[in-house]
Formats: sequence, C-alpha cells, structure tokens
Amino acid sequence: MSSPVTRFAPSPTGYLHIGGARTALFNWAYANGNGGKMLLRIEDTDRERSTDAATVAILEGLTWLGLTWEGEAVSQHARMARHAEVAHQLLAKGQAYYCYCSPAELTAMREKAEAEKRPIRYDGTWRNRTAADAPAGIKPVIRFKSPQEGETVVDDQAQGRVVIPNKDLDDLIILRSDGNPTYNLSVVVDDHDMGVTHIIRGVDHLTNAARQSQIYLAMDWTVPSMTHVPLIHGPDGAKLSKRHGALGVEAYRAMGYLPAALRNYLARLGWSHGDDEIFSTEELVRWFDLDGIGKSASRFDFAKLENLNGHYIRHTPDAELLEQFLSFLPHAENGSAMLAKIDGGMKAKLLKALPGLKDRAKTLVELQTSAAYLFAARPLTMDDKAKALLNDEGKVALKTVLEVLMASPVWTAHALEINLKASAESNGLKLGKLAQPLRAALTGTATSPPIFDVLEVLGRDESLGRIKDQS
RNA sequence: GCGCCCUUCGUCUAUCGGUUAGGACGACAGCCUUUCACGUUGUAAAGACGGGUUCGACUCCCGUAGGGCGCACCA
Repeated sequence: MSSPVTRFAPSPTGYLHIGGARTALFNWAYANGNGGKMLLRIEDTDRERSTDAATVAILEGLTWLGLTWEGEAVSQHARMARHAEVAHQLLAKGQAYYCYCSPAELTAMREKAEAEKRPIRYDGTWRNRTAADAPAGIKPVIRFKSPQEGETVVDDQAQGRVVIPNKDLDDLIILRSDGNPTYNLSVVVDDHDMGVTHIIRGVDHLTNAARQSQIYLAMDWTVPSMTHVPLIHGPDGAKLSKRHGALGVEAYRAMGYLPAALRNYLARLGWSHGDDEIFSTEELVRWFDLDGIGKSASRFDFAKLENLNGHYIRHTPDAELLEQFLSFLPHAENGSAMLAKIDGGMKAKLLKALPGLKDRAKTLVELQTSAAYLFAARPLTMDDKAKALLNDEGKVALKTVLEVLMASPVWTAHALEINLKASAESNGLKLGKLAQPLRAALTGTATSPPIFDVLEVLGRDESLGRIKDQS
C-alpha cells in the first residue's frame, strides 16, 4: 500500500473532547502504523463560533496526548477563495446552480414540510430556472445539483457498504450568499488538495460522506477511503454531556490521568485486537487496523480508565513518573503551590517516597494527595482524626516509638521495623495496631503508604522529633 | 416525519455456522499483608424479542421493539 495520508479536522468551537481525541488517535495510529502521515486541519469557517483559544486548546490537547501531526495545521478559513473557485467550477460544469430563495422562504418550506409530515428537503425551486427569473435585490447562493435518481454508495471500512437513496439527499448549498463556502464543499476541496487518502471520523458524518462523495464525483476526483467510527456515549448511555465524558482532554489531564493510559483506554473504545487490553502505544500503532473497528456506540467508563491509569502509574519507572507528576502539577488543583515547594531536596524525597506511593495511586491527583505529608509544616501536630486513633494503649506505644525515632537520627526501615516490633511487643500490642495511629500522626491521612516508607522518607528530618502528642 | 446505522455479562469487548459463549473493568468471597493498596485464587453475570435458512445459528435473511446519528446560508 502506498503511504496513507490521514487527517484530523476539528472545528475550534470548543475544547478537544474525548470523542475527538479518539478520532485523532485512530487517524494517528493508522497513519503511523502504515508508514503514512496525519495532517491537521482546523475547520474554522464558522467565524461566529470559532475562537483562537479553542484552537490553542485543541493543539495543546493533541500534544499532551502525544498525537503529532505532519507540518503546520491548515486553516480552512484561509482557503475560502479556493473553495469558492471550486464552487464556480461546479457551476460552470452544470453541476451547481444559483438559488434565489430567501432564508425566510426556506424556513417556510421547512415548516410546511414538517407540518405535513413530509421529509424536510429543499424542493429544487431554482434547479431549472435561469438567472433571467432572478428577483431583484437578492444575493443568490450556489447549490450543488445532487443526482435525483439512483443511490449513492459509501463504501465504508467500518460500516460496510452504506447505500443512501439519492431522493433523500437534496441540493445542498455549497456557497453562501455572502460568497463563503459551506462545510461539505470545503471538506472535499481541502481533503482533495491536501492529498488525504483515508478519512477516519465519527459516524455523525456518515450522511455527509454521501453528499461529499457526490461532489468528488462531480469534480472527477478520487473518493478517499472512508471509515466512520461509532460514537462514544456517556456512562448512562445517553449523549455525552458536560456532566461526564464531554470534558475536554485538559480536564482529564487535571484529573491526573496519564496520556499513555488515556491512549490505551481510548483505543479500546470502539476498536479491539482480540483479547488484548493493556498494550503500549507502540503496539497500538503496530496493531491498529480499520477491520478492528466496531459498529456500535460505546459508553465511557471512568472505573476502567482509573484501573488502567493505576496500572500505568504502577509500571512507570520512578524517575519518569516523577517528571510526569511535576509536569502535571501546574494543571492540578493546588498543584502550583506544591510545585513551588519542590526544590532539589524535595525532589529527592519525592523520588524516595514514590515506590510506596505509586502502588496505591490510581491518578496523579491521588499521588498528589498522598505525597502531601512530605510537605507538611513542621513541627507536626496531630489532627483530631489521628488523636481519635490513639487509644490509651496506643499512646504508650507511640511514645516508645517516638523515642526510638529521636534517638536515631539516621535510620533504615529495617532497623525501625525491629525497634517497632520490639516496642510493640513490650507493650503487648500487635504491630498493626501501633502502626495505624503512628502513620495517621505523621501523614494525616488514613490511606497512607506503609508506615516504614513514611519513616524511611522522613527519616533524616530532625524536626520530626518535635511531633507532639497534644491530647 | 424521512434516511442511515446499531443491539453478546452492569460496562468495554472476543467469536468471522459447530466453543462448557472467552477476556478485561466493576461487584462479591478467599488468600497475602503493619493500615490502605498491589498481587493472587475463586464466584455470580450475556447473545433484545419473534420468525425463517441450515444437519447445526450469537454468527446469514426478514420482521418487531429499543437505541444512536443525520436531515441549517453549523461544522
């Protein structure tokens, strides 16, 4: 196969949502797995709704996810003149015509059809009339002369052979009365000019694919390979809403998900490679194929994402995980404050604490929370929760342990374990009973890392000795 | 209303006419264990419904129901 050219073509009217992210991932994986390239086109022809901020958010989202594109992002808006040129070529070829219907007339037409429960379509009023009939003072639009008989076939790599009766496809506007092109025209012209060979996008474009095919044919251009991917729904099966999955990818970053985990999760939504669940991005690129794409919509499942994310956190080498954590902090709640406190020494401390921390973190946010004890202001004081855990027996044991801590400014977890066990035994306590309040006192959280990890990391901080039992 | 598409455990999915319908997440139970986790073992859990075709259907066909997408001078 010659090198495929794919493209991701978001419209900058909002952030990069999860569905778009997956579409980008598929395009990227397909191109990279077949020695091709993915292009990026910003579909910003809607000047009302397009914003630069959204464009930036989309580029950042893609970058964060590690989805790289070839060359500069193409602005569709910048290519409007070329789109208009093609519209006029179509006009010259007799494949398009001027339509003088006013928006009001069209609305009336639509409402009437709706009231009579007829299909809502343009009735072709101006299809066979000439400019001589043109009413004065009305700027015409250009409509594509869509075939009225027969059917249009979209040979889709995921959906199969989709056949749509041409009578259900009306003459769509390709050039507005203000001279600006509309979406379906722009897409065809751009994909053709950019040399796109494979279009991979959401099924919501399936009907557009039929109309676009007609334009390709009218221009004698080759119709690219089409793949329409099923949509992603929210956990409740309904459309994605702000409440769940319709968040931008930056929200997933802020929630502490690793790009690699999100890639892995997204890849398994609507695509599969046998029973493989966890695979590297390299494997994804190697394995990805259009055949593996399913046809039914899938629901976004945070629990599974979390599980996967936990797996990635656990299996990322400490040094690398630390870097990821550090670059995550600016995007996290209260992350900047924590970041400001991280100097060389703290970095070393974090690295040391990471093995104990990462086993029980499903997200970087959880990592941030559980690492908080390293940043606690000294001298440490016990909160109510910790105090509540200190029954009379515990207090005695705790004091014993604290003495041990103070007596040995440099220690190892192993030495401490011996001391702890000894003091626990001498107080007739089980080790677990002693560890719980101690850890609570040191970290302020109930679900902290193993107590020996805590002691190991905090071990060299002499101010630790100033822990006070305020009860 | 019209067109197109979809329907396997709660969720993501495997199966491409013949399987005890498999895996993963989640749930539950056990083990491991200084808490919490991790790990590990096990259990429950599915072919929407009704007709065909076939020696044999989750798999092919038709219908029904349910769901999704589309039907703008938006993209």
